[in-house]
Amino acid sequence: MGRPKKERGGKPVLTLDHIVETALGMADEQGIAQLSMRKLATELGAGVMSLYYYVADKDTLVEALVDRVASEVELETTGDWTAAARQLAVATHEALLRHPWAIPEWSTVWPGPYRFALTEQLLEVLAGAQLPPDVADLGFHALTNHIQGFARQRVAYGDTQTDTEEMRNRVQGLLTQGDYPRVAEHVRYHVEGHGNHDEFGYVLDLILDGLARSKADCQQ
Amino acid sequence: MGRPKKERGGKPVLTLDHIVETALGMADEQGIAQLSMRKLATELGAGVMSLYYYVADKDTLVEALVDRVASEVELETTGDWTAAARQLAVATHEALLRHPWAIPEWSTVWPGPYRFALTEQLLEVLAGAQLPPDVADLGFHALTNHIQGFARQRVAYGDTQTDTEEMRNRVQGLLTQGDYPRVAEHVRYHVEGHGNHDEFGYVLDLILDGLARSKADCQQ
DNA sequence: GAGATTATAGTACAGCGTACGAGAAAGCCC
DNA sequence: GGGCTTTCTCGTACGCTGTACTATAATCTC
Repeated sequence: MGRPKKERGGKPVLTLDHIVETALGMADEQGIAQLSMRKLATELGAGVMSLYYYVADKDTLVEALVDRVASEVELETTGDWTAAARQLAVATHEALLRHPWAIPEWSTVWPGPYRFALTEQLLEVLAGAQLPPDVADLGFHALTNHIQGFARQRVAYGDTQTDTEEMRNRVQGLLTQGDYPRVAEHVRYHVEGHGNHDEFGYVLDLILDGLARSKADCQQ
Repeated sequence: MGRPKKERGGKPVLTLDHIVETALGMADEQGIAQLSMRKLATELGAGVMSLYYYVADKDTLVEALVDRVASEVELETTGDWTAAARQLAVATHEALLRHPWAIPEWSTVWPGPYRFALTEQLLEVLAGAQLPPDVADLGFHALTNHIQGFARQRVAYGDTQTDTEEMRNRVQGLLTQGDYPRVAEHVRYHVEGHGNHDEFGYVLDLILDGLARSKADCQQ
């Protein structure tokens, strides 16, 4: 049976891994909207249709890309359940910030194996916490929503390397024009860092503390 | 100055409102991925390029569409701040479920005036609650993340009219195959409703209760 | 050597957003 | 009325997209 070691006309050899890895790099650099099968093939030094031997669709390629991002999250944790949950949340947050294009896809695309394993792990950690079932459920959703929501926000408001000139102008306009004073106040609160620079971790701890307190309330 | 009452060859007359409304209907029916400028023009009985007199881009049209969805949220509220926040959250959630295609766009697209007004209103309500600043901030993000995250989930797991055959099969496979037992358990927990059919409202109340308790703790 | 399998790729097609420019209809001014 | 300008509509065309279909080379199996 023919191993993936074919050449034609001296062109390099393709692999699913190689394709995914190259696509990941391109998505990181230019955003996923700019990623096309043609550009990807050119980058790989291959013909467009060669990709379709390894990938059914562009959509399934994107699924694979998102799962590739999920694979970057370290599942091993240390300490009690709050520490473990914190580590998973932070690692996921960081992986998403490393690949901002993946944030909108994260919850849109059907999860791949790595993404499922990550979810499984977080649920396992929460199960180990012996929380009341409804609190565990709330906790899971609060954590995942925090991870995704916060990442989305940091990207939306330009708190990453992805920020454009136009985006900064829009935020600036929001702050200087008098409309929506509360919104402006809120944005300022975040921009100025209100004395705490690790906002993600700060709110994360509030959530975890709340969960721990719910458990304590229940047990006393 | 020529009012928008022109015809050429007996074609109907265009308006920005008419365009947005028709596009909204098409997006609701077929999803936003299926919405193209050509199809929209055909539906309107107009030429494609006529649209570009009213709309700069397809992107800005989508922004207008999302803001059109935001405009459906009733800003008037009754009762104390928890009741008011609840009303805003529920109304937003319902508007998003009415237009599932808007859920991924909601946090991706730059907000329009209606969306800003809605955010302003929620912040105003929270400001009226006299919460400590960090709690108010946490509350705002918890609420918006809950609204968006929950809507996303209901659509992702087929809990709407948008669910496809394939999606149900995937969920079914997840439940029957033995991989990811905790995930399966979690999905079952939600599918079976765990005795509470208004899950969104249930978790929403948990958040609001938590905020109210934080305030009480602070004042005593 | 013959034939099946594995892998690569060219061509072609339908669809997309939209730049450009032409042209019709109405308003305005004299 | 006649001319000029503004407002609005739209046909054509270009470059881009994903991918169906098909051909073809290289290798494995027998």
